[in-house]
Amino acid sequence: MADINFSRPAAQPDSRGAEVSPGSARAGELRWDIIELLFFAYRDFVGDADHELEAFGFGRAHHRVLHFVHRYPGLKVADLLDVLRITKQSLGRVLKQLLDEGYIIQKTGNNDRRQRLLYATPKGEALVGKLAGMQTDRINRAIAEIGPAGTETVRQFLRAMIDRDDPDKVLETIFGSGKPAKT
Amino acid sequence: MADINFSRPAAQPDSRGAEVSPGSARAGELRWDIIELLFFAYRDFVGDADHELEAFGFGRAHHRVLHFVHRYPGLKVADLLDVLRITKQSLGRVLKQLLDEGYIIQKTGNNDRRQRLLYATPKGEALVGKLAGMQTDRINRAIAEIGPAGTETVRQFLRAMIDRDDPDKVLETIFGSGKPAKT
DNA sequence: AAATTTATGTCAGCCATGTTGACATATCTT
DNA sequence: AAGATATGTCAACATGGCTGACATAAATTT
Repeated sequence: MADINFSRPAAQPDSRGAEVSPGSARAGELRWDIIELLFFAYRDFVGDADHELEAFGFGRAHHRVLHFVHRYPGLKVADLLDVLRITKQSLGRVLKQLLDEGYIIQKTGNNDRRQRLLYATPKGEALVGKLAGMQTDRINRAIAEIGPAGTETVRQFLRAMIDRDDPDKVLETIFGSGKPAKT
Repeated sequence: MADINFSRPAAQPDSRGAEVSPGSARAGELRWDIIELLFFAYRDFVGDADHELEAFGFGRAHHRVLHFVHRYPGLKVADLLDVLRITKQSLGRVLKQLLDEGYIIQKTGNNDRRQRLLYATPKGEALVGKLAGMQTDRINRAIAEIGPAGTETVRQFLRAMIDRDDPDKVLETIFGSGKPAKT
């Protein structure tokens, strides 16, 4: 009954003199709250799509590929590898399925015929749009509480959370080509 | 040279009349930008910890367990399962390692001697503190650009992104017991 | 007191998605 | 012609999800 546990987050951040060599933030300054909010927010954010993807026999990996191919039509395989930061073998597996099942098509590059430029098919657009719709609904509900100015603040915060050294082609586009990155 | 691809995100969201049955947000209203920012921000956010965890032979799963046990001392195994939304078999694997290697200890519940209440050891506190330090550094860098008022906006946004139906014990605590949830 | 339910642990095996290493092919560059 | 690059593929392995079955101890119910 008493439920002695769950006595709220530790009042004294590091009772036992632990927390040896903390990143660089000193004890007591740690952003525990935001760390947890990010965990839960992201979990539920991707959870929307995860559920729907099951019905298609796809997973999160397929979603990521389809998303970026849709958003950046003509993306090269090499660029996709950069963005997703996975190996070509991992990508190959999911990409093959998306190709076989007609969600994505490849076109041979005009300049460089070795390249395979990727495009979402109408079928692929439909799926990625449905998933984005669900995620947008969640974002819109959250945005309704903070207004347009707040939305810009959130955008600013999220952009500042992203590593900007060695940006891939997508990040270059997002950040308006601040850095040239590898060609 | 010409690099014909990467011609920026599709100007017309759904050229081919695709996007059948979008979530509920209509085409054109989709929050593509925020969806992508969340992806990249979260990737780099957890990337910090991932890198460090490798040196300990641990993965993201261990981090999550250690984090919540540290933050909510005396957490029951059942509560942890609720929070992480994984099966007890999956939890068992990583929890066993954390116990064996002395990052976490179990204490038998006082009221209910079937329960195993979990606590981080000083060793565990040290690791989780180090990881939180790195993540805090990143958050602080981002916060520096939006100020204290902006930080509150971000907190509000993230909270609103989280599902509030059927909250687990941790979310109950975070949201100040808005809902009683299951006892 | 006996029966049942609950909290936890554990064995065995499957699946998705990440990894490394090796190697093949076509095409572009030198 | 030789070498570098873009892509694909085979094989094997690791992590961390999953299901199903079953065991134990302790609490609760009958």
